Parts: sequence; structure tokens; C-alpha cells
Amino acid sequence: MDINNKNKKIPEAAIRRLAIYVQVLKKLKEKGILDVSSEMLGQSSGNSANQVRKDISYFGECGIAGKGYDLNILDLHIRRILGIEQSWNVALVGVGHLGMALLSYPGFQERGFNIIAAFDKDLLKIGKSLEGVKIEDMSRIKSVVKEKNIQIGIVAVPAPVAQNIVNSMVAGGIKAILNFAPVVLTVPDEVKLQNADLSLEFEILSYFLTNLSDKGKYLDG
Amino acid sequence: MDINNKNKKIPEAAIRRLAIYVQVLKKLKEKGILDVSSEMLGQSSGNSANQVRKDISYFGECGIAGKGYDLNILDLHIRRILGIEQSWNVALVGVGHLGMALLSYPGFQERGFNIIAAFDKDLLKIGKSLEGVKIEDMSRIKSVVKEKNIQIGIVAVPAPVAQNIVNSMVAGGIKAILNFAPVVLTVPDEVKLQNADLSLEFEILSYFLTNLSDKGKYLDG
DNA sequence: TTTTAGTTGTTATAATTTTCACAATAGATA
DNA sequence: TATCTATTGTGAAAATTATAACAACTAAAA
Repeated sequence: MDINNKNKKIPEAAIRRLAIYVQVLKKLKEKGILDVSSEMLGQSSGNSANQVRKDISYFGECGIAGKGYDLNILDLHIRRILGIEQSWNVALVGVGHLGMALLSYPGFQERGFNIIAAFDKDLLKIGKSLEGVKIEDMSRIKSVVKEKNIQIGIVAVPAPVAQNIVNSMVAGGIKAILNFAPVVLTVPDEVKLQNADLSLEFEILSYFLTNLSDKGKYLDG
Repeated sequence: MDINNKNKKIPEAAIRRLAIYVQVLKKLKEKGILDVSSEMLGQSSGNSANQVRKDISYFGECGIAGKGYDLNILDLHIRRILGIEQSWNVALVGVGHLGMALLSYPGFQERGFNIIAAFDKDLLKIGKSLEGVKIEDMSRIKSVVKEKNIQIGIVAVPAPVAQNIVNSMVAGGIKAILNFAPVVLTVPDEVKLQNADLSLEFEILSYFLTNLSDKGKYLDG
């Protein structure tokens, strides 16, 4: 088995859990803990110890039988797999409340997601700077994405204009898009699209609530 | 097979797709379309026709062989399953940029998610009203949740205080929580917790980007 | 050194979810 | 009415993901 097993696909659900493990490891590190077992990591992240070990095994061995995982080593390994050691150039389109929230959230910068360009259609906003980022006209999306070598685009505009924005980003050579607009978008195969429509989350809650009150019992595993 | 099959569990992934179908159906309806086939609905939502039919079949028959689905009937059926016909009382905790974005997003109200209470710890905000909602002190969470019969709570506060907020909500009898804080929260079994940590979405993108550039090929199905 | 307790990495098993294939059906057409 | 085309609903097969179980290993204790 190769140590840095890249040919085996890691399920997206596992990726999501790995990102949570990083979160938990950070907290444990702050407490001064040096080693962690799959049992402890599972407890802290709401998963079984088996699940934790399976997730970690996707990218190779990094624990010590009988002892657990060295917290720093494990942290480093997961970060490398997730690609959050390096930093990314991010463009934000739509500087409304949500865009502002994303722009001002320190967590992104910390994790290497640097918003270095922002666009809006509002003439009152264009030309101003927020959080050190100058807001430009939307017509400049394609050229700025190209010039600044932007890999990730955030779509935080109303649904009707979202596809146009995406087309501009794609034309500029963007690699991935995080979409907050409540609409199904089309991108070429080589562009990764991740949807984060917030109202969808509510609707999922709504489903579980409805079934909760119908049966007095929760349904998800 | 019973027409309104409640005893069969619908996978969460299917629920998510069903919510997207509603989105697509709305758009088709605006175009004046009256009937839709699984093929068309699949195309418009990025799924296979087989997947669409299977998802719909989870809650019973509502199509016509050879013809497709009556758009209004299908829409109604899915809405009933998701529980988005009725409306819900929602409380927002944390009126920062993200909280503001949620408060001012018209889509929630439209879909029956009514934010009728808001809390913050900032004395400058407490007492003021935003979007018709009065901002109250966080110490009032438990009693307001109880008095106003609030079913859904939104956590939009920094990670370190999130668990305390959740405890107050749970003490007030909340049924479901949507969490935006980048932290693993603990709730009783009967409370449904849905996580929507935005930086997690970035990290997933990061993973795919890293693998994209490694192999010049995308990995997810 | 031998035993013991604790924990990993992995293989086998079970469960879940998706994909496939097609009989059954509706409505149009001749 | 008989035939043809389009499309559903579903059962079976395939693929994926999660769970469980355990041999192998580590370090510490006897």
C-alpha cells in the first residue's frame, strides 16, 4: 500500500469529516494535548472510533498501535490531504450582507482562503474598499480572475444573475466555485462546483421536523 | 404500497435533491410549463432521470406513464413531504454580518421560515429592530423560545459561545438547530442539528482543487 | 523477559444508495 | 379498435459507504 495513496478516491462524506477532525484537533492542541486516540477523536467529533480510523486510513498510516496519533502529525497529514496547507486566491461576487459576512470572517484568511477581489453592480459600492479589498464592476470579473490567478469564486448574488457571473468566472479560468444562490448552475466538467444554498438547509430541517412531529421520533442515523 | 409512505426512510441525499427539484419546478412554472418528465427534471437539476424517478417514488406515485408529471401536483407532493407548506417560527442568535444576511434574505419568509426573534450580546444592538424583529439580550433566549413556541434556532455566533447558546435553546424546548459556527455541538437525540459551517465548504473545494491540479482530472462523480 | 492493556490498520460483513432495465400504462394515431 | 411512442414505477444488480471484528503491534508493568 503506497504511503500517499492518491489513486484511491476518498468519499466526499469522509472529506467532510476530515475537515471536522482538523477543527477538533485545533481545540485539543489548544488544551495542550499531544496524543489522541481514534476513540477520543470520535467522541469529540460525533463519530465512531471505527469511522475515524477508516477515514484516516484513506490516506495512509500515521498512528502508532497501542498509543494513538501524534496530534501534530495527524493534523499535518489531514491538512495536506485537504490542501489547506497552501493558500488560495478567492474572488467574491456580490457584496450584500452575505458577501460582507464572508469578506469579514477572519476564519477564511486563517485557513488560507484569501479574498483578493470583490465585485458588485452597485455604483455606490464600486470603487470603495472593504476589509482591504477594492470593489470592482462586474464587467471586470473575467479579466481580474485571469490577471490575479484566482482559483476560487464565490457567488453571493441573486439567483437570476448567478449563471452569468459563473460564465464570466469560467471564461477567466476559475477552477472552483462556491455558490450561495438558490439556483442550479452549469459549469464545465473541469470546474468543481460546490453548492451552499442556505435555504436548502432550512428545508432539510423542515423535513426532519415534520417527521419528528408526525412520529415523535427522529429519523436520521 | 401505501400512497403516503411514511414508514420508509428517505435518505438525506434524496431530501436534498427533492428540495432542489422544488427550486427547478418553480422556474419551470414561471415559464408556463405544465408537465415535466423525469428526463427534463433530471437535466434541469443535474441528475439522471432514473435518480429523479427513484427520489419521487420514495413518497408514492404521482406521475402519469407516457406523459410525465403534472407540475403543480408534483410540486405540491414534494412540498408536503419536505414540510414546507406550513410555516415555522425561527430564532436567530448573533446579529453580525451573517445574522443580518439571514434576517434580510426574503427567501426564508417566502418559504415559511419566519424569523420572529433575534438575540445579540452587543448592548448597542439590543433594543433596536431590524427587518421588523426586535433584538433582545441573550439571557432571554430560553424564555422567548418557550413563549413564542420557536421550533428552529439559528446559531450565528463565534465558536466559543455556540454551545452555551445551544444549551439555552434546548432548555427552551427548541426542535431543530441550524449551526453556522465552526465547532462540533452537542444536542439531545430529539433535537435535529444541521451544520452549515461555511469554511468547511471551502475546505472541501480545497481538497478537490488539490486533486485537480495533481492529476489534471476531477474526482467526484 | 513475559505478560498485559490499549490501540491501530485492515479485512470482512452489513447496510445503504445509486444505477439499470423493463413490464405496465397512457394517450395519440391510424 | 389496434398499434405505436413516450414515460412511469419498481425490482434486481451494482456500487458505494459504514460498521464490526480482529490480528498485529506498542509500550509499560510484572
